[in-house]
Amino acid sequence: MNVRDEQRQRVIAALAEHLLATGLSQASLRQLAAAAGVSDRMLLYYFVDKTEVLALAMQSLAGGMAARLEIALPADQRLSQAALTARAARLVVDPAFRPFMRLWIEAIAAAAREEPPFADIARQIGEGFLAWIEARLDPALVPDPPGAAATILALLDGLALLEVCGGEDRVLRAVAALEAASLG
Amino acid sequence: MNVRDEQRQRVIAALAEHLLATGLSQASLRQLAAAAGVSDRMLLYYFVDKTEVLALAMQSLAGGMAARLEIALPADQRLSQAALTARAARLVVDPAFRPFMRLWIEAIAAAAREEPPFADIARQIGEGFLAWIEARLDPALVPDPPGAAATILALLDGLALLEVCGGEDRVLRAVAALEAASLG
DNA sequence: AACCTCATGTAGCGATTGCTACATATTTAG
DNA sequence: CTAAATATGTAGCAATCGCTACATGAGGTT
Repeated sequence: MNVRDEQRQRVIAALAEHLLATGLSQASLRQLAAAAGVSDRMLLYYFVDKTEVLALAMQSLAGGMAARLEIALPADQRLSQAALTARAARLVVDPAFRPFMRLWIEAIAAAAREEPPFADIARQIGEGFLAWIEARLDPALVPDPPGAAATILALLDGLALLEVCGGEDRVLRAVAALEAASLG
Repeated sequence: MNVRDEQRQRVIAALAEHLLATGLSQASLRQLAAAAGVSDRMLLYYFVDKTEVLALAMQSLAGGMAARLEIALPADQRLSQAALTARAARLVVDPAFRPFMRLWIEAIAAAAREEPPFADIARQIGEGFLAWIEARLDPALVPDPPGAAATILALLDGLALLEVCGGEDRVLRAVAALEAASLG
């Protein structure tokens, strides 16, 4: 295989990890290059743009996230809105998922600012989340699956925001309240 | 009064409007100065820092937002969780509030990145929101007011995220679903 | 008139940004 | 073996960033 293509794979994998660990604030070309163990010059040899680098790294992360979500909550089990909300909330505040959720917030904020490539990326990942949620709602129990899915996604994303502006204890209290509501 | 203090007030008011209109992406010192109709040199004469400028402008916005929220949904009326959720959601997606919610997202993302002054600002405004919500929950109907308030805040913030990554129609569908649930 | 504080403009510094021009090394092909 | 293609390093450009040094004007005090 081309050296170039090998490097592209390697670099994107490294950058996905780096973004997860440090967020979008440490994402200048030089910082990304250092994190990937290459020179900034070579980063722009492997990829056309900084936006291509970020787009590929984010897509890689989204793919990994989606795979882990599929495993964590298989689609063969259809739930009520309250039950799925509680299950998914517990999942999303798990330490294994939190770095992604934090990055996810930053990506949406960048999208709100219309920074390429985040406008496209955010829409794309958002669609994926919505599909994941809707595929786990029991149509017999949920009168309006698209509306319910949108509500659930808003709540899950909101939990990530809440962690930043309210602290972890508030998030855990919210999740506990959701679980209590889903039992009652 | 001091010319300086007059200018401080005037400039902060202008910058609050500017931030609402353009978000944090157009918030370099020179851009802020231009929006306020002063030179960047004078901006740093009136205020010590860029962070002070942003902190004051954000606090001004938060104050205005709080006042409008107080009027829009008076605290003398205590509601169930579902009812308050639906009412507040309808409020928050109103065009009059949306610019603030969008800016609010950017502020939280900046806080996640630990950019001063947003770490403090976001916590402070978040506390205000939580207090506003809890003051409108009927303790007789809500078993766990702090948990419920945290849940509601997460959902409201999440609606703003959803608008960015899923479009306005999804947000409206979510709000409609919340209203339907609050009636049923 | 002399002075002194407040207010404002001009100019620029050092750092960082994304990106590129140019030269050189290394590999591959004819 | 030579020549072309691929790969990599060095250096730097133009723009923007937050911020500051310096000079100058304006207005009040003594």
